[in-house]
Amino acid sequence: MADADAPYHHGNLREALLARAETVLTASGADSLSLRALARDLGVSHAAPGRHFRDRQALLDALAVGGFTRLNERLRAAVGGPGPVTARLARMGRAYIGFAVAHAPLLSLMFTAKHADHSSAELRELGHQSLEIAAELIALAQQEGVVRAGDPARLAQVAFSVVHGLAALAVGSLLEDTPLDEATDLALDVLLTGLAAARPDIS
Amino acid sequence: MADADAPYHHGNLREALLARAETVLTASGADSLSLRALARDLGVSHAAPGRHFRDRQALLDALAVGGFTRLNERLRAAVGGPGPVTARLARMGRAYIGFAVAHAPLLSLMFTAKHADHSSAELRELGHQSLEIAAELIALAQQEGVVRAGDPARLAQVAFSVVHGLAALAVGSLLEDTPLDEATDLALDVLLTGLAAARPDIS
DNA sequence: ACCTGAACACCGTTCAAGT
DNA sequence: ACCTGAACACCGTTCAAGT
Repeated sequence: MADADAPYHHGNLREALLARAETVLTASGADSLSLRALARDLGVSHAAPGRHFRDRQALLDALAVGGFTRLNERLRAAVGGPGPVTARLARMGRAYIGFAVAHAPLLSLMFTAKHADHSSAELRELGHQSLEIAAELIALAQQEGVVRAGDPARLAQVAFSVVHGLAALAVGSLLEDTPLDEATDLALDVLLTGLAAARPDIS
Repeated sequence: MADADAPYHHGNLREALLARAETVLTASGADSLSLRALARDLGVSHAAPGRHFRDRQALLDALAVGGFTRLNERLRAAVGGPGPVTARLARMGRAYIGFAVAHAPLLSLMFTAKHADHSSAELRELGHQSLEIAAELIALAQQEGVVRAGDPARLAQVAFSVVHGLAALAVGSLLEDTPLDEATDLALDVLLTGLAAARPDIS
């Protein structure tokens, strides 16, 4: 992994640390992510990471920011395609679940807002963007009459809850022998049906 | 915190460790849970915890088992009350969300199944019980005609996804200024509407 | 500007030894 | 049976010093 001639003293140590960190994160989870091991892997002194990240949490936050950025790109690509709004909503849900199960440790980093102080403002902003992407599509669906009236932002929270929760069940091995695809189809069916119209009777 | 006369050498060290660990977990999260600090707090040698928990993860797993046990008690109490099935379903959802946001670090311990080997079989079984509680109530609701046909276990997965996901959004500060109560009401409305009947048109 | 080496104060885990 | 003390191999973080 280490290479004595690698140009880490030339300014790209930060990116190299992030890349290696993401590999370790995906393979072994956040708990086994050590700055000293990262430095060792990159052939650099154990104090070098401290020049680019204030502390371990700052490195984790940077990974989470990258995760949200990529997630939002994928969500935008999913909603941007052709087809009726309901199909685009379903596609967005599937994109979210696909990303979440493929990058489970990254997602848990993205959603556990540690020490609300410094960089977590950026994280909350990026998370808010995810919800906004859904809210915009829901607003469009309302115009077309396929989604009930109501604040699109709040309806987006519900839609997000379904897909985020289902991904969590899948990652936690709580889906038993149900194939994720089938669970996803059912969840999206229930969600879109529930979004279509307000219930006639109140519980 | 330490007491030289405390009877920890009398057999209750395991329980004392778990109790203290849960306090620290709730206050500061799993990351700042150290066996050595626990031992210090209880006035015992740093190697003593090793007599009761094979390693740190075993202590975390034991906390998660306790969490699921209490969660399932609360879910059973919520579904057991009076009223129409839809009201009981809504009560169960609210009970889940209440527990989840009140014990966020514990919940993340419960759902992140580390090393699937030893004690996580018990964890998966307890998680499965949570879903079964919901599935039974959904089966009853089907008999009463207020929930669509389909495998109750799979419909329970969807119901769980909604409440688990909403709790995650709340804990992650992604609900912005939406009061959790209102988000919960809307989520349960969408869920129960979507569960009520299959959609006429397919997306 | 960027990195190193030593230092400090922590960790988890193991294991002989005590009672 | 249960706990201790020392030991080992790790950590994150800081800081003077090097280039």
